[in-house]
Amino acid sequence: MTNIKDLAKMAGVSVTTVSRVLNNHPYVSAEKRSAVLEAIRQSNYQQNINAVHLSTGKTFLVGVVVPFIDHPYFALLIKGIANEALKHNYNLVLFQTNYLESRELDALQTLKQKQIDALIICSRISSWSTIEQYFPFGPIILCEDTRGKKVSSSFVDHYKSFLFALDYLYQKGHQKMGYCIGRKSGTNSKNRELAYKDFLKNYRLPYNPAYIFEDCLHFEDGEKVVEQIKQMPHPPTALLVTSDDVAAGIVTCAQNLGVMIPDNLALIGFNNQPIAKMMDITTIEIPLEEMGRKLFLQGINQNEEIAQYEIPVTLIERNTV
Amino acid sequence: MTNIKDLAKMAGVSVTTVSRVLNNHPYVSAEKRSAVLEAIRQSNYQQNINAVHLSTGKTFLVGVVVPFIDHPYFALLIKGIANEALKHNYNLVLFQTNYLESRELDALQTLKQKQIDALIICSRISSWSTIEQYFPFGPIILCEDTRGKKVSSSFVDHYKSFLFALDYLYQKGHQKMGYCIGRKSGTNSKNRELAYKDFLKNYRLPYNPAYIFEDCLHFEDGEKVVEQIKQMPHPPTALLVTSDDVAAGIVTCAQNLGVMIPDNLALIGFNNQPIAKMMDITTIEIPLEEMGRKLFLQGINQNEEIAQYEIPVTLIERNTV
DNA sequence: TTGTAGGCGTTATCAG
DNA sequence: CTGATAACGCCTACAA
Repeated sequence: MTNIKDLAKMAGVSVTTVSRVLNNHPYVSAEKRSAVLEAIRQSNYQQNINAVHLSTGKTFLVGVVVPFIDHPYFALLIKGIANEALKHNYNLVLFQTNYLESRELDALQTLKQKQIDALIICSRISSWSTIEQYFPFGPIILCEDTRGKKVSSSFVDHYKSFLFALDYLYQKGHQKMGYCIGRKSGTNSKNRELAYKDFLKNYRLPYNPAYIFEDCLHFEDGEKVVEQIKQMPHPPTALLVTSDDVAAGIVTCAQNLGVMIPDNLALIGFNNQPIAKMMDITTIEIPLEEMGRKLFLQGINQNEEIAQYEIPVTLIERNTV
Repeated sequence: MTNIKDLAKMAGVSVTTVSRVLNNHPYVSAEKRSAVLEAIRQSNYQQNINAVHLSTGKTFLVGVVVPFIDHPYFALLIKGIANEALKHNYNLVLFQTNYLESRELDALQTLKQKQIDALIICSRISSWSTIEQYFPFGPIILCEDTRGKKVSSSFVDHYKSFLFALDYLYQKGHQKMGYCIGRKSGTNSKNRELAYKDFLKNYRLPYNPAYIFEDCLHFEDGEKVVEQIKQMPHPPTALLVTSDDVAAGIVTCAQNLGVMIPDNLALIGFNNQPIAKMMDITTIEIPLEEMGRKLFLQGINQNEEIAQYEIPVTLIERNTV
C-alpha cells in the first residue's frame, strides 16, 4: 500500500505538502498540488484512516447503545441518528446490549479508548453512578429525563404525557384504565408508573396491579394482553399502550376474540407509527427520528453546554377511544 | 492521559514489558508483571485503541450495509450478526444507505481505508463491477446468490423457494397467483421474478403484470394491495408476500374490507416472523438470525476460502392457504 | 526473561 | 509557500 511518503517521493515534494493537498489546506502552489494529485491518481493511493485517528485524536465515529434493534422504537431512533450522522460525515458503531450490563460497559469502554467520539445511550440498564464515571472521556448523551443532572439528553417527559393521556381517557368517561409497557425498570417506565399512581391518587381511583402489562414490545405481544383481559372479572376499560405495534396487535386480537374496540376497550398507542394510521389507532405521537437527530447533534457539538431537550408530543385522535 | 511509556517509567520496566502484560504475552516475571499491573491500577490507564489499530492493522470492526434498519428482515439479520460479533469481540459499524449508491461507496471506502476488517452487504444498489474493485482491500460478504462468482455469501435460493411456493399453491388449486415484493431490482428480486415467469411458462399460465405489487415493505403497505385487488375485475386468488409483516397487513385489511382469507385470497408470507405465528399465516421460514451469524463468520475467517452457503428454508403450513 | 530501537501513516509545529 | 522533524501511542523484531 502506498503511503504519504511514497506520494511525496513520486511528486517530488515533502510529506507536509502532500498532507496539505490531502486536507485541502491553503498555501500550496498550483503546480505542486497537481503533481501530488497526479501521484495520488497513479498510485491509487488510499489514506490509512487509523493513522489519521491516532494523529488527530478523533474518529468520526459515534456509538449508539440500544437493547435490541428489532423494535420500531429503537429502529426509528437509530434511523434518525443515522440520517443526521450521514450529513456530518460520521459513522455509527452499534451496540446491541440485550440489556446486558457487560455489553453496556463495553460501549462505555470504547469511549474511554477513544474509538468513538461520543456515545448515545438510547436505553440503559447500568446504574447512574457507573455511567457517571465515564463522563471525563467524552460526551455521553441519554434518551431519558436527566434534568437536574449534569448530562445532556433529548427526552420525552413521559410523566407528563402519561398524565395527559390518562386525563383524556378520564374525560371520555373511563375509570378503570391500565397500561402496557416493555419493561418496568428504566427511568422512562418509572416516570410513567409514577404518573399512573399519582393520577389514581388524584382521582381517588383504586390501584390494581393486574392492569399493568409487562413485556409488551411487539405486535404479537398484544395477544396475551387481550387473553388476560378476557379472563378478568373486572377488566380495564381503557389501556395506554406504549408502542403502536402492540396496540395494533391488541386491536387485531380483540377483533378475533370478540372484544369490541373502543366500546369494550379503549386504546391509546404511542409513537404514531405508520401502523397506527393504517389501523386508525388513537396515539401519542413521538417524533422519534427528530429525537434521534437531536441526540446525534448533542453528541458531536462539544462546544455546546450540557443541555436537556424536552421533545414535545402530540395526541392524534383516531378511533380507538 | 497516561500512556504505555508512563507506565513503563512508573513500574520501572521497559515499554516492551508493559506491552507484554497488556497483551497477556508470556515471558514476563511475576514481580514485573504485578509492578505493571499496579501502575495500571494507580494511573487508571487506558489503552488508546487507535494506536493499536495503526500498529496491528486490524480494528475488530465489521461494517454492515443495509438500506434501512426499520424493517424486520434487516433488523433480524443485524441482530444475528450483532450476536455473533459479540462472541468474537467485534463491534459493528452500521451503514444505512437508503439505497443511495454514494452511501454504499462510503462503506466500501471505509474498508479500503482499513477502518473496518470486513464488510457485510445485506442488500446493494451499486453494480457488481464497482463492488468487485474493492475485493483487494478485505473480505466482502454478500447476502445474495453469488454462485459462480468469486465472492463469499450466505443466501437463500429465492428462485427455488419461489418455485416451491408457487407449486404448493398450484397443488391447492390456484391458477391466478401474484406476489408482493419490496423493490423490483436487486438480485434476490430478479431471481424471484425469474422463478415466477418460469413457473407460468411451465404451466402455460398467462403473465399479468398487475399481479405483481411493488414497494411492499411494512405492515401498512398491505392496505394498498388489498385495495388494488378489490378493484380488479380478475383479481389473483393467491399471493406470495415476501415479508410476513406485509402479509399480516393484508390479512388485517382484508378482514375490514370483506375479502375472505384464504377463500377469496390465499397468502404465503416469508421469514416466519413472530407476527406470522400470531396471525396464523402460512409462511416460508427463513432463519435470518442464523444467516446473520454465518455472514459474520465468513467476514472474519480470512483463512477460509471463498464460499457460498445456501441457507435452507422451510414451509410452515398454517391457515392462510 | 528483558530492553532497545524502529515502524505503523498522519498531522502539526516551526523555522525558513 | 515549503519542508524537516517531532509528536500520536502502541507493537515487535532483534539483540542481549
